[in-house]
Amino acid sequence: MPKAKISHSQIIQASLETLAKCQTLDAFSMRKVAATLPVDVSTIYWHFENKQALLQAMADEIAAQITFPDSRLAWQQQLTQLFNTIFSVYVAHPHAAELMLATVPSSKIRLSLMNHTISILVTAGFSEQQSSEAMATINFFLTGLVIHLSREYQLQNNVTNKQTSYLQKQVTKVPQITHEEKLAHIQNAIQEHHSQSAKQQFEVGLKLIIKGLVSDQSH
Amino acid sequence: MPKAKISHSQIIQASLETLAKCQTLDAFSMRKVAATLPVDVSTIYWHFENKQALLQAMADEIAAQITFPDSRLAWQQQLTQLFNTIFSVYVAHPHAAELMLATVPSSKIRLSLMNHTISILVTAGFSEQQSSEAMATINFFLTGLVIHLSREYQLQNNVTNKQTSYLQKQVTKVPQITHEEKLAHIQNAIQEHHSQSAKQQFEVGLKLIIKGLVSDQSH
DNA sequence: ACCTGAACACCGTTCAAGT
DNA sequence: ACCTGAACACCGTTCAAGT
Repeated sequence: MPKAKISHSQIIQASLETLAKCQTLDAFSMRKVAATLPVDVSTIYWHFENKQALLQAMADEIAAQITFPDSRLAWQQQLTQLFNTIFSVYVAHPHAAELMLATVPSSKIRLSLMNHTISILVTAGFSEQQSSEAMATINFFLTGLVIHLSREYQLQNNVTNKQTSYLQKQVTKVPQITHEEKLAHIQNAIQEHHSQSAKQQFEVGLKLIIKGLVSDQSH
Repeated sequence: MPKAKISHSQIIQASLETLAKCQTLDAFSMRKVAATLPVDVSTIYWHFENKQALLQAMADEIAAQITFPDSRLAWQQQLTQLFNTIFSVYVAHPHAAELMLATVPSSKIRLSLMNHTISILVTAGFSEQQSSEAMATINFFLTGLVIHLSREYQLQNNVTNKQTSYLQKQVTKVPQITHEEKLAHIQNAIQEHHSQSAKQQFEVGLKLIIKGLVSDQSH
């Protein structure tokens, strides 16, 4: 039994580092991962069935960093703490939200996390149905927001990359058209957007959904 | 001035038809579009700067089908009507939600739509900030939900395609692991999920967010 | 058991050259 | 003004062959 040149987890680590250097999830490739390792691309296919399998493993690795909230807190605070953790884990790993969206939550780790989120709400007195729907709503919102944020960041810290320069041109068009068409609300939104941190934006959205839940509870 | 073989809009139409036949947005390619047209791939690059530009045009074409709600209705009903329309337009066009996410809302049509959504809330008495945040929250939720739905549909109506078969295997894992790990809430969620239509799921989530807004308003 | 190299069927994009 | 063909630099994936 000869010693393996690389392990399962070494590939995952290299993959996450490679992804971090990519401008988009699309730009992430098996060949780029292999280039950072002392093996050929084809070797990765001995360790992982295909690219999707590697993506699933990467998503699980990231999800593993999410810790459960303190169960002694009130449900609102438990939810806030949990999603704050998820938020910071997603922000710490470039394209983490895209990865979660591109991937099926079929692992023990991800399903347990979802189950725990629902259980916080059920323990608070919500029905199973309400709880799972609220979990999905918050998840979709969070994922959408983080993807949006990472795009913005990407476009601002752009090194005049050929691929993203067209997208940058599109972003420049926004205030221009907004002005031409006199879309006053969008103008306001752009202003406020700049005066608020990503974390604040997230918190406001989360509070909105929690308020909806509270309102349901009191009826 | 020789007559053009194809027009701008013919390419967009062909693109939307091509996209409809693709299992994923990833599978959509310039070469596949060209294959359905009497021109070479390279010709598309005379009409569109690049693939991203074509995607933007496709997104705008879809967005153009979204009609504004009746302004005589109460704000809650206006929102519900508007997002119901968006929901059905997204569902009618395969991968529409992915397209919106992959694309910058930089066109007059998309920015006007966003502006109008905010204006409904501002007219109802919400602050500019609250209104634009609520708009973003609902948008993220809707996009996330529709993407989720189209994946599910895609996996169910799968013709044992090589590419999606791995994903299907992942989906099969979900109830299995859920059972092994005794994740009772996820089990419940799966059950309820099947008993509810996509539209119902969407409506429940939207109502939750609207309730959060109402609760804000009354304070 | 683990790895390589070459091959296959795809991509997006460019550009000289045609009409 | 509009289109073509060939080329370039990429992809994911497979598989006989090596150790």
